[in-house]
Amino acid sequence: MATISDVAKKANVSKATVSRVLNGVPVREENRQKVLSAIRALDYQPNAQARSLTLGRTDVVGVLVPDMDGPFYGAILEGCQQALWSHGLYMIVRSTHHVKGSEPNLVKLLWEKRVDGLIIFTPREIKEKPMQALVKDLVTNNFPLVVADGELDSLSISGVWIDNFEGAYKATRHLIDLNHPNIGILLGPEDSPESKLRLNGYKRALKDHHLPVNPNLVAIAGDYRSESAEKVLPQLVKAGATAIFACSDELAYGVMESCKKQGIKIPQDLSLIGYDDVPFARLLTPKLTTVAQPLTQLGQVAAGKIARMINGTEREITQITLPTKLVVRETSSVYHG
Amino acid sequence: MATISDVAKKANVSKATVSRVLNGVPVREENRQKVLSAIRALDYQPNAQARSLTLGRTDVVGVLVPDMDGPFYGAILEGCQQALWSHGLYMIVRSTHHVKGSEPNLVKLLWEKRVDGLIIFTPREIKEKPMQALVKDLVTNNFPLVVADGELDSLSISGVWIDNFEGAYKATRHLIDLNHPNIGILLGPEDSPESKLRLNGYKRALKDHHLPVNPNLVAIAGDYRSESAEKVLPQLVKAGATAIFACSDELAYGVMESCKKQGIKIPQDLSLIGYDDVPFARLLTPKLTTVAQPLTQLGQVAAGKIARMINGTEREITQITLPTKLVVRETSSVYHG
DNA sequence: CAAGTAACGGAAACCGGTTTCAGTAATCCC
DNA sequence: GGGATTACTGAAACCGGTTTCCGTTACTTG
Repeated sequence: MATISDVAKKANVSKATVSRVLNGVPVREENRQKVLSAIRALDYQPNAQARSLTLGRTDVVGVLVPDMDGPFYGAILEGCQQALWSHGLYMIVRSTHHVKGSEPNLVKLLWEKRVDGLIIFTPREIKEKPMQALVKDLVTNNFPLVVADGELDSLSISGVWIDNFEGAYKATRHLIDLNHPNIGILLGPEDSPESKLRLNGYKRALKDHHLPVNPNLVAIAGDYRSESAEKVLPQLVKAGATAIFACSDELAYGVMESCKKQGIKIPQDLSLIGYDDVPFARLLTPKLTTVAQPLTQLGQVAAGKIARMINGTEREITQITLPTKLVVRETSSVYHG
Repeated sequence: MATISDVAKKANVSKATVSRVLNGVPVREENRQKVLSAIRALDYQPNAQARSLTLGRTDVVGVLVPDMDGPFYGAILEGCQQALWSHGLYMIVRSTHHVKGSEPNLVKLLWEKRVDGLIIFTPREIKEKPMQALVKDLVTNNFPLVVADGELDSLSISGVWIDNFEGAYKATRHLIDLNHPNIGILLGPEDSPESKLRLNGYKRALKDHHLPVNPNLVAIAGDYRSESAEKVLPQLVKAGATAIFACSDELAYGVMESCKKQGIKIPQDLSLIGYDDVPFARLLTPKLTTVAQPLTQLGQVAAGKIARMINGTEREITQITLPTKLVVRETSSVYHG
């Protein structure tokens, strides 16, 4: 493996001149050519590590995600990677694999690897002591840090989110627009951040349209599995739901299956909206109306932000919320008294 | 940010001694303690770049995938990341985004980043000139390289695959065991490597059990979308198929939908097997029998291999094929004359 | 107690780049 | 033709670690 000194020797110039040629600093044309041909002859590649050492940057961004095998973070990482590369940045990825207590360790490891910046997706422990301390440290050293899809509270960190409130609001309002009098919501985990926000969006939509909030129409599945939906569906049916907003496509699917068994026709007897717009949502019969989350865009925006923080274009701390998109398909229709 | 010299000064020892403490080289206990407390006091983190420079390694592995947002590579990368980390290695990921001609560039970029090794998943251009030359270069320099899910032909590279032949064979034999006389196969893209292997597996299973191969029972959807399945299903029905092995779950889903419309009952009138075992396969009604690919394991095995190549434990070039798992659910049942 | 040996630790070289600084050569202008 | 200005270039310092090499000290041992 040739080094810059080899090139210099072969071209009969100093290392400095080679370096200048490499970095586009003006050099006498004759020398430039000598250097370039030496580079070609030796198949020289500059050593990125040596470069990092002097320049004090690695052109690598650390990315922490809870998992990569689920339906979400693949798309997010794809967006990240694209946007980072458009700024000449590489991406080191680590997943916590949902292991409790691993977040601070992984953040520390990435940071020790001297990444130029760090994106943390969906931190679950950002409110806990060790993570708090660590994050505060990074922020005071004004190290480029972006948190995506996390609860920041009073922390002054740059953040990006997909708007859960707005997603739920849109879904609910769509059902209101279709004249539904009794709109139920089927939540996943009881007190996850997104559940709270979606519940608020749902309630707000009802209030804004002067509809009552009926506690019996608020059901909690506890998780996002279709089986859980089947368990709590009776509650909503008993409460007279004419439409249901399920907080994941899988929950919605559970509702569809359960309804099929009980002879409830969708959308004739019951309108249904899912959340996420996973690939199979458009495959179901009837095709599922759902709220699409801009996952790839989330990754892109977070990555773009960190890139600008790294190159110094963006100095203020900002927080961005991305809108969802309601994808109307076949499971939602007008309510006829 | 404190450096090793700062620590040395504070502890009243030389840089060398600090380095020794850091790397576990024996040092007088008294000095060890002085160094350790200096490290703590200054919150010292060794500079990974400087370390890489002298040591000549980065502890980073480059990983190239075609995409991350599809249903496969997320799980694969998760496996990769786990296995790499268990060897203290980090992972830089790049996706080609299926862009034609990008593979050699991306490999070169990763390699210039001085990664310690490279895993290429599903290379599509490995047989083309630029990629060939590049790969040959890497191999002759015996740079740690693992290709996963790619066609190696005569290239002597370490490789890992999921056994497409065996997966198709298993699926077909399962249907044979269920007494099906007319087993059809529904292929995706006409001449993709995996299609060829699966078709071979299918044919071999039939031959091994003394059943004829009927060309009319071999249908080509052209891609893996459910709509395509619906288009070619009539061909298989007309040819008298009593069972169909579809080469993706989405194709299988298309078959299910189409059959529903035509009043063909699954599994009573027609048995069906999918491929991939995507999450919604177990949600369908009836639940889809399918061939599960060990994606996470593929990532783990490839990563384990590269890790051993890097630390010198594994010197020979080896090729590993991973078996699939037939997941029998409800869409396949015994054929009754 | 002197000589030999083992255990430590510091100075300096090195990894492969970038950048400063000063010197040289070329150009300009009168 | 000579002095001032400008354009390049090379030597050397530097980034922050690791490692070699050698001198010092402490410990054995006869």
